[in-house]
Amino acid sequence: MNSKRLLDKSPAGIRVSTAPGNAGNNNHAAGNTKNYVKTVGAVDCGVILACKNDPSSGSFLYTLMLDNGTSKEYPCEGVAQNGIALTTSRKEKHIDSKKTGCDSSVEERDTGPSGSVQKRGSPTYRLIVNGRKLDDQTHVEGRGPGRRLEESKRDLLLLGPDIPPEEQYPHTSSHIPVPRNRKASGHADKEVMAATVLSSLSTSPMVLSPVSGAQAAVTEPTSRGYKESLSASYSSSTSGNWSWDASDQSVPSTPSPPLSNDISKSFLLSSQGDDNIEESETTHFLFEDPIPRKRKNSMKVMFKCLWKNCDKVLSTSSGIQRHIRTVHLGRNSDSDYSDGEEDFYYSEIEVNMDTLSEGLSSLTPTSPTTAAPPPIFPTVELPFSELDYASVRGAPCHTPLSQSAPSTLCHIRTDHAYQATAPVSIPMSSKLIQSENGISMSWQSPPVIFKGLPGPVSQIRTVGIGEKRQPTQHATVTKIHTAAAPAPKPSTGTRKPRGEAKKCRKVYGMEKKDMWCTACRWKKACQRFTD
DNA sequence: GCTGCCGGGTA
DNA sequence: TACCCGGCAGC
Repeated sequence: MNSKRLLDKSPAGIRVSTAPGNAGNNNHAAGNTKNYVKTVGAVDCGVILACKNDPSSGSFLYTLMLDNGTSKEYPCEGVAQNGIALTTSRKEKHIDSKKTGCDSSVEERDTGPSGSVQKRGSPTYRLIVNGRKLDDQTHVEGRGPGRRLEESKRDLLLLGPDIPPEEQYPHTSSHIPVPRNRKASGHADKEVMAATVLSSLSTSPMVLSPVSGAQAAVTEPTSRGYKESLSASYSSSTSGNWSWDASDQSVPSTPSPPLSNDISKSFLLSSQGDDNIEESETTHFLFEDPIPRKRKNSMKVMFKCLWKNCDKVLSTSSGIQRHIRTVHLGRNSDSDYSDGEEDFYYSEIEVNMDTLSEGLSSLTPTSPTTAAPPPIFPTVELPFSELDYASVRGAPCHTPLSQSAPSTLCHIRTDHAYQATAPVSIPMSSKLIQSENGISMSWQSPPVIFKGLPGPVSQIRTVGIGEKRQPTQHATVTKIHTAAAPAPKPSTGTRKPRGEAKKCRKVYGMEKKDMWCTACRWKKACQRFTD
């Protein structure tokens, strides 16, 4: 299916973006999926001043204050017919904090049954972002420090389910100043604006003023941290989806912004996916109801390519866009030009990093006798995967130490770790990798354990990941297994052949079992008389 | 059947 | 992590 930008309308009137060959398949890792709908084309941008019901046409008329200072009326038939704009869905009681500014900014749309309808290029549909846009938030809070919190709350609830639209919108008809010199394009500008809006929202006197000084004191550093996080994740998409980008210097495994307060926590996290959590947390953000955070930092938003037969998952939106642009759309990878087409072909998924880590830990050897390369996710590409991390693979054995030394430094005995002898740990130097992208990453290589052998010293063998005891009788196997390769589970055929040496049982007999080596007593591979 | 030891369970 | 043991597989 080559048609692009498919925008299906569900029976409920919900527009969803559809990926080629993958329509409706939104069940991904954690089940939380966002599709991206990009609003393109010229749209009038401004602030809703009023919404009234036009009895003659049966539709709604929105009065919009445009950026140029003029006001305009727009019919909103489609929305009204679909009942979306004035829907009583709980979800629309609050401002969707993910909504961004004007123009061609990427707008994230829920594909769930309570999502909003939006038609590209239609100013009508620009109006129905829950009746408001992010601009509204700006102006709401921009109405001065004297504005009381309750008042703002009331404004935010103007779209409440029980209030007839005729009664809702006139409340909003008070003048809301609109910045007039706003640039109509430019991703960075929009992001700056979004960041400014969001950060100012969290620091707004409107939010802070009526509360106690203690709370204000708490909020202040929080907002500062939030600003920092905003700037740190500045490259994230304007849809509000926080993502870890290559330019983001934060630690990949802990992508969560530095949050210490529920306000900013819920605010940021609400942009990450799960609708229910988003709703509740956004609500709590608005009403400053400190609740225990529901989402753990381990949840990471990934971006999954929805192209047919392509399950590529990247950690950054830019990465997935680049992937789609180059691989599927056949565009020049060097070009930064993006018309937003890629946005339709990927979706956001949440990945529990804990689970991922568990999977990793099962992939990496847990035995202290094995040195492991840094973990590399088997199926998920972290940002550094976009770098040249081929050089990373196997790096532990290519440290300066090991380069200058014979490879035996990477060779380890694979005897069962039941030796009584104290092992000698030689931690390998931590590696600092500076990528061309400016990302530096380091890890501490697991120590290589050398053991004194009480018994006859046998050959030194090496072992790879998952390869605990290969039935190899000859020399060494290189330690540098490709770390990304899934650990080959040793089958029953890889069982170590029975050693020919006498074992403790045979030497000491059952009568002197206390003289056995511990491993023999535990029915483990004998350490004393190794082959 | 004996033996070595892997894999899993328990504290 | 130490300890223990069921059970598999080689001999």
